[in-house]
Amino acid sequence: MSARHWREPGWYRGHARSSLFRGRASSFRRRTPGVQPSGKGTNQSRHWFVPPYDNAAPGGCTMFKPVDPKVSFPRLEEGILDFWQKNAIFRRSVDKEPAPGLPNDGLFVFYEGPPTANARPGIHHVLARVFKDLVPRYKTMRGYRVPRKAGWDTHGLPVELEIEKELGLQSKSEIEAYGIAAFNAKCKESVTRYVEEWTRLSERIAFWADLEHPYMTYHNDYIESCWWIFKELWDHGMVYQDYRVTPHCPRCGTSLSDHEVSQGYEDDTPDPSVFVKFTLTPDSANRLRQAAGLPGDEPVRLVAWTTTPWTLPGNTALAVKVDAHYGLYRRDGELLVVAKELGARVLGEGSEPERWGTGDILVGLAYEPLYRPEDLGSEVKRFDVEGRLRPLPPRESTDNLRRVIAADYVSLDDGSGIVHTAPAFGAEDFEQGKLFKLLFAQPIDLRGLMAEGLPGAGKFAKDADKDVIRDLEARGLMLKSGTIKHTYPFCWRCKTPLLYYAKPSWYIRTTKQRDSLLEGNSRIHWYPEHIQAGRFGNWLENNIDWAVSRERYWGTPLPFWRCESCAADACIGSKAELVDRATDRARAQALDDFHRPFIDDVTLRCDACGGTMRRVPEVADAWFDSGAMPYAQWHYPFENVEEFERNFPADYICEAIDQTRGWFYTLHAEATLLAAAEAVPESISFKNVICLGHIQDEKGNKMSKSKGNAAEPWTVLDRHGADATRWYMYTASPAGSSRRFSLPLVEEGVRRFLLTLWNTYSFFVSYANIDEVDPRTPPKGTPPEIDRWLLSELNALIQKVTDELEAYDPTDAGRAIDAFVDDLSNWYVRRSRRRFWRGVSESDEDKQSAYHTLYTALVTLSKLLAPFTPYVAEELWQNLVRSVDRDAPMSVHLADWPEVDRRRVDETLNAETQLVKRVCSMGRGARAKAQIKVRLPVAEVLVKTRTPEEAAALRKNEQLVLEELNAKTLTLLEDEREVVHFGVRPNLPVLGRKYAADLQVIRQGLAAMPPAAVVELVRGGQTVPVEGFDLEPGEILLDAKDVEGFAASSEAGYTVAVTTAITPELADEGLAREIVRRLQDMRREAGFDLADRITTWYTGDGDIARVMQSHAAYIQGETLSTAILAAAAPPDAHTAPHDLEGIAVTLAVRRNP
RNA sequence: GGGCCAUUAGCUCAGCAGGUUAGAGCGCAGUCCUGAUAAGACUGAGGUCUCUGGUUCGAGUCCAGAAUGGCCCA
Repeated sequence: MSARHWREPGWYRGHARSSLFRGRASSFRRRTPGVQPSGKGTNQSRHWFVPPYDNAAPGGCTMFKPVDPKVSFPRLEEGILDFWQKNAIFRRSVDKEPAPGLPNDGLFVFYEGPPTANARPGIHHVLARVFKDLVPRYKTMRGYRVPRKAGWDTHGLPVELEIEKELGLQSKSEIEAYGIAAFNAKCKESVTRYVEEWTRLSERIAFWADLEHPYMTYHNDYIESCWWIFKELWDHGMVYQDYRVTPHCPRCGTSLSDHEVSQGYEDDTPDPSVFVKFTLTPDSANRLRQAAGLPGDEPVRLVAWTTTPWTLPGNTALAVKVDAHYGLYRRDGELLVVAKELGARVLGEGSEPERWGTGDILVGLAYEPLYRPEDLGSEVKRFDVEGRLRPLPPRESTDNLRRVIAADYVSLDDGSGIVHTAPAFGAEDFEQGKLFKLLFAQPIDLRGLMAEGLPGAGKFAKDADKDVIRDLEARGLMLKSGTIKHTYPFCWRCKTPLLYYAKPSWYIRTTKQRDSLLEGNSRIHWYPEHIQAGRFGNWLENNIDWAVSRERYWGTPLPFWRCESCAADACIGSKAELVDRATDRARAQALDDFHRPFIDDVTLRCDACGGTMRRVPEVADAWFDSGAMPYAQWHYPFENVEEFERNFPADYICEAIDQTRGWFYTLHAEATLLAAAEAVPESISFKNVICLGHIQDEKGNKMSKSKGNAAEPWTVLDRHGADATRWYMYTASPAGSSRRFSLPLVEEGVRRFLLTLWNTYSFFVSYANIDEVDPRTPPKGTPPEIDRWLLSELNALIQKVTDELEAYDPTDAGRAIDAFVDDLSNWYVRRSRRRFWRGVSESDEDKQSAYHTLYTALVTLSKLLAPFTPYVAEELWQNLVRSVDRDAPMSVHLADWPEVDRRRVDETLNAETQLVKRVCSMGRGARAKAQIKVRLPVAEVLVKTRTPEEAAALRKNEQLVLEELNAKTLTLLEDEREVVHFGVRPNLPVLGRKYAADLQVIRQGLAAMPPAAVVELVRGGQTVPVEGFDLEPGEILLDAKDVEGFAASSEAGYTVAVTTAITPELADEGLAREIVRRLQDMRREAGFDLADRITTWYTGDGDIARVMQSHAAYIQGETLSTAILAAAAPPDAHTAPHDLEGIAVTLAVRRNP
C-alpha cells in the first residue's frame, strides 16, 4: 500500500520471493513469460497485474493450485498480505469508481476514532479495529467508495503523565522549572513512539485504512480547526467561565482527573469526626420556639457533623431533609436540633426530644456563622441569579445570609441529619450554592493553606483541623469530637490528601442544546439498540455543561485572551485573526507551533480599552480534539471545504462502550452545537454506530496490565492468524456484549470453521484437478435435488448475510455463514463425494453439476467472507477465480457483493432436506442401538413421519436415505406401532402427590388393563378410567420398546427403524465393503495417488474367496484394481494380514506399471 | 448512591408475538465411518433456564422485586 510499491515497476521480483509462493517461483517464471511487466506498457492493468497463481497458463496440466490440507493460516496470511501490498489492493478499492445510482454519489463515509500511540496496542484495539474494518469492506463490495483516513489522538493528561514519570518530575512547578517547551517536545515525541507497531499490527489484522496520511491532533492545522470551533461557539454565547469543584492536589497545584483520583483512595484513613453547634439568630430561634410551642430564652443550636473541620470557615449553609423528623433536645441550658432518628446516637442513649417536627420548619432559619472570613480580609463571593459567582460588594452586610436549606442528599445514616455546607469545598455544596444563591467563602488557598485571622492560619488545611477544633471547643460550640477511619482520596503521585476545591473553569453550554442533542440521537442507528435510549440517551437527558479546560500543558491551547486592564475577553478563531489582532504581528506571523508556551507569548491589543490581552493559561480537554475530527481532519474551513462537505456526516463509526461519554459524546456534541451555530448543515455527525462491549479474560475479569491477564495480540496472531482472530471477534458474541478472550477460544473457531472450510476447498481442488472439469460451466438440464438444495441454501445465505450486514450485525451474519459451511461440508460434500470420485474416468452431467455447484458455493463464500476473513477469502478467490479468469477483479476485495437469486431459494426443498438429514441421523442412531455397523447393510429402513407430505418427500429422496443408512429398501409407515411397542407405566411422582392413598389400587388396576387400549387413549390425549379414577394422559408414561427384529429411535413425532436380521447375502456384502476399506487404507499406506490403477492379491479361507468373487466388480471399481488374484503376492507388493470379523486374510496391492 | 447490560449444560453461546419433551459447539465417555483422513458421524452423561413473587389455561420468554457479575457515572 505504500507509495513506493505503487510506483515502482520492479516489485514483482519481491513478490516471487514471498513466503506464500516459496518453492513455486521457478514454475511461475517458466510458465508465464508474457506477464513480465514491461515498465512502459500501455495496458495499465497488464502492467500492474501480478498473478499469484498462474495455473491458467496454456499447457498447465492442472486447473488450480494444489491445496495443502495441512494449512498454516499465519503463513498463508503473510503471503496474501504481501500480495495486497505489492498490488496496492487497498488503494485500488478506494480509488475504484463507485457503482452508479448509489446515495451520496457512492461515497460511504467512515470516521476513525483516533487512538493514542504512546503505548503498545492491545487485544481490545484489535477488537475495535476488526469491527471498524468489516463494514467498509462490505460497502466497498456493494459498490461504494470508502476512503478511510487514519488518525492519532495525541494530546492529554495520560501523555503528560508518561513523560512526567520518564523525567521523574513530581509536580507542575517542576514541569515549569523543566520548561514547558522542552516538556511538550517530549510529549510530542512520545505520541508517535509506537506508531510503527500500531501500523504493523493494523496491517497484520487486515485493518485497511490510510495509515500514511493520518490526521494528527497536535498539528497546527488541526488545532486551528479546533480554534475555529471554539470561535463559532463563543460567538453564539456557548462558552463561559465558571467555578467547579474538583479534587485538587495542593502540592502538585493541579486538579486530578477522576481516573487519577480512583487510583489514590486509601481505606482506614483517620480523620476528625466532629459535631458542631450552630447558633440560630435570636429571631430565628424565636420563630422556631414559637412553631414548636416551647417558650423560653435559651439559645437554639443546630448540630452538624463533619470530618473536615478545615472547611468550617467556608460554611455558608446548613442542609436538612424536609420530610425527616427533627427533634428539639433540651440540654445544659440550650436547645439542640438533631434528626430524631439520630438523637440517641448523637446525644447519648435515652435522649428524648422535647418536641419534634419535619425538616421544613427549619428551612429558612438564619444562624450565626462560626467564622466570618469576609470580616478577616478574605474575599467572599456570592452566587447570582444565573448561578454565577460575583464578588460581594465591599462592606455589604452578610447578616442573615447563612441559612438552613433543603437538600435531597441529606442522609440519616450517619451524622446528625443536618449537613454542613461549604460551596467552595464540595461538589454538592457548590450546586446548592447555585440553587440557593449562597455565599461562597474560600479561606484556603490553592496550596491548601488557611487564611490569616482564622484558627491554624498559614497551616496546611489538614493540620489546621486541630486548631479549628480547639477554637470551637473554647467557644463552647463543639458538641463532641473524635476520630473515624474512612476511605479518603490521596494524590496518587505524592500521597498528599486531596482537597475538594472550587476553581474557575471554562465551560461549553451543552445544556442549552439538550433537546437538539436528544433529537439528533433519535436519528442515529445504534447497535446494540439499547445504547440509544439507555446509556447514551440517559447521559444526554442528564446533560451538564462540558467543562472543557485543563490546567495543563500538552493540549490544544484555549484560544481565549483576557485584557489585563479591563478584563474583557476575546476568542481567536484562526491564525489570520491572531496575527491581525496581535500586538506584535510579525511575531504572531512567525509562530510555527501553536502549543504552549509559544502561543502564550502572543499578546493582543484590547478592542475595548486598548490594553494588553493575555491568553488564559488552560488547554482544551483532549476529548474536544477527538470530537473535532470531522472538521479538523480536513483543516476545515480553512482548506478542503468540499472534501469536508462530502464527508459529513459519517455513515459509520465504531468504538467500545466506554466512548459513550467520550468520543461518541464529543463527536455528537460538537456537531450539534456547530449546527446550532449554523456553522455546519447537519446536527448529527454519524448515522450508524456499532458500540462494542469490552474484552475480558477467560474468567470474565477485566483485562489490565497490572493484573497481568492482558492478552498479547501478537501471540494469537502468530499462533492462529488474523482471520481466526477476526472470526472469533465477530461470531463469539454479539458486538455489544462483553466477550471473553483466550487462545483456546480462538483455536476452537479455527478448527470448527476455518479448517472445515479449508477441507472443503481442498477437497474440491484435489478432484477438480484430477478431472480437468471446468466447474464454471453450468450443467445442462435440471440439476439433481441435492445441488438445487445447496444453491437454495446458498441464496438464502446471501440474503441473510446481506440483511444482517445492512443492519450492522456482523455476528448474526457470521453465524449464518458458519452454519452454511457446516451444511456444505457435512452434508453436501459428504453426500456428494462419490459423484466427484466416480468422475475420474467419466464425464457426465451429474458430475458437471456437482462441480459447478460446489464451485459456485466456494466462490460465493469467498465473497461473503471477504469482509470477515479477508485472507482466506482472498486465497479462495485467487485460486478458484483469478487463476481461471484473467478478467475477474484482481482481488476479492475489488469484486462485487453476490446478488441473491430469489428464484433459487426453495423453502420446501430446504425443509425436505432438513427432514432427510434428521431421518438419516435417527437411522444411524437406530443402527448404533442394535450395534450394526453402517458397513453392514440392513434389509429395510422403516420411517414414520408426521405428515403424508413428509412421507412423499422421503420417498423422493429414497436413494439418498438408503445410501446413507446402507439399507436395501425404504418403507414408510403410517403407524410406528409396527416397529415399536408401547409399554404402560404409572407416573408415580405425579400420581403419588394426587392420589397418595389410592396409589396401590391404581397401580394394580393399570397393570391389569390391556396396554394397547391404554396407549390408544393416552396417545389420543384422553383420560384413562382406572378403578374409578380418571387418569390424565400426563399421569401415564409410555415406554417405547423395539418390536422383535427391529431397532428404532423416536423423537418429535418421528420414528426411524432398521431391520436387524442379517442374511448371508447382506453379511457378504458387508464383508466386501470391509475388504474395500482395508484395501483403501493400504493404498494410502503404500502412498499411491488417487487415480493410480492397482493389482490386488489375496489369500484366505473359503468365505473370502466367495465374497471376492461375488463382489469382484464392486471391489475392483472402488479400489481401482485392474485384477484381483487369489494368490500370494509378489515381494514388491504392499502386503498386510487382516482380521475381518474373525476371518484371517492377507491382502496385497501393487501399483500397475 | 444512580444508570445500562448480563445471568440458560463443566466452558462458549443460541433460543423468545408466551405453546408438546429447552438446543448447538467445545470438553468428557463410548461407538462408528472413512481416498476430505492430524478430518468426519452417532450415542451418552451433564439443566431447579440466578432467586422470589405476579400476569396467564400455559413463563427460560412478559411484569415487579432481589442477588451476583461487568461497565459507566456520582
